[in-house]
Amino acid sequence: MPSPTVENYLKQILMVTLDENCAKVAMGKVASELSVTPGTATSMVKNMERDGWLTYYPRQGVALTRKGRKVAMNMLRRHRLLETFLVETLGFDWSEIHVEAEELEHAISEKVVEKLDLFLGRPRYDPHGHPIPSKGGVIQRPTSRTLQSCKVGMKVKIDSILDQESDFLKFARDKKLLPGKEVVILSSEKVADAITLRVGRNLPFSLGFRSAEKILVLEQA
Amino acid sequence: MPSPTVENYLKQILMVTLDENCAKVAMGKVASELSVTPGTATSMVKNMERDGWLTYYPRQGVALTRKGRKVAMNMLRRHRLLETFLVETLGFDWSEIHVEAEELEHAISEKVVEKLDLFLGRPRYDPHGHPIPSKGGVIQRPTSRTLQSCKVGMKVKIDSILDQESDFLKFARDKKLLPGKEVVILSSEKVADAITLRVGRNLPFSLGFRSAEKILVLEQA
DNA sequence: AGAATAACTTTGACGACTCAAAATCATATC
DNA sequence: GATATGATTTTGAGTCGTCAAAGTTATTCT
Repeated sequence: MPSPTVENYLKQILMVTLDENCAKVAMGKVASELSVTPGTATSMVKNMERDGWLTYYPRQGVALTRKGRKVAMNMLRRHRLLETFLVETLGFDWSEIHVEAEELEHAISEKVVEKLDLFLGRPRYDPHGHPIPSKGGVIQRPTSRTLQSCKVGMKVKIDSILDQESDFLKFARDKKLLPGKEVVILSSEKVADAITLRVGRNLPFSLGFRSAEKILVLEQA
Repeated sequence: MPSPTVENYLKQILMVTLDENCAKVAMGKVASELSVTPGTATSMVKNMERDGWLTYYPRQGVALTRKGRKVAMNMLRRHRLLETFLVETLGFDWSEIHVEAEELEHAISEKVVEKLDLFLGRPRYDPHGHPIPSKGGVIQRPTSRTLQSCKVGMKVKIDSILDQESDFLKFARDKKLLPGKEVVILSSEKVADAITLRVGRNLPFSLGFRSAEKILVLEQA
């Protein structure tokens, strides 16, 4: 069984793998992600290879083994379920939950995870909009949803624009709102009927809900 | 700030102190309580003295300092709140919660403890009937309550018998149901309108709710 | 290419916690 | 009071995760 530290390494490596969408994770990344010195990361990673959690390609990086990936997925599941619980049930704010979940995810037993999942109604997404891996460690394939349905803080990738009107398309092109682009949701106010977002590194701008409905996006990881 | 290990030592020492009702806890007790070898306990305890958690009287035992007691009380609070949560909210059974809470109590932050307390409606007793220490680390002074109000598994001490009818008193004497005696609640069925209990090491017997109301008991610890 | 720089690895050390086994002390027994 | 018994402490060693700093190797830039 992995120690809490190993669990952390695994989860963090998985998260980088997912959002860089690339097999090997560089050692520098591992170190910074876990806030340890590069030397620590190297020695830790060697032990983890010895224990079969990952494969280590010296001077290139690491990749999770199946065994490691399974545990990592499970950690992600725990983390996201806990975040959901903290927000939905205990009424925490959005911004404070990450650190809390980070601690709890190592202490919670499998049994409690399941009961919690049940209690929460088997949610598919956490409060940030990230998909919650299933018990088996399978992550929901990111399905497209409308931009309008996204929650604040989500990072999504444009899948397609439904509207065919050239005015709208021109506007979209102006704003670089094109398939494949990464978008961050900065705000989403029901009362104001508008969402503010930023495409890549460009200037943020707003869109009415009506328009936001016409844009399909994919979850990021 | 205490490490999880120190927290465990503190909590365990407090619990022994409470239920033996004596100032110093013997090293052997400390070791067995924490499932470590005596040597380990000794060296740990020395470090804890260095850090001001307790005072160590060589070859006699240890006693918590005010600082140590405060932390220990807080651990007890966490533990009991978590047990309550596991039973009330997640629907765990009675028998499985201890181990779970034991892990979680170290991972849960003060903020979460407070939210949880609120969510649970600031309960005063945990599912075993043990009082939950307050935020400030004060434990409810055991107040007398009726035997009828006790939960299954509780260990209480008879305070007094309200009924003065000699028939009932004779029965009580027969069963050794006398002030000062220790009693364990074996079952308490609303539908059957009866509770079963055992006095000391005697044979268990049952009492109707009507009769149980006449018996005042004190919480143990 | 050659030099500067960035990324990574090695080395030696440390703190926290633990064990096993030997040494010491305290107590109960005869 | 001497001795056996049991409780406690000491000693020496090991694991895990960490750091700082020195040593390598790759990469990038003239």
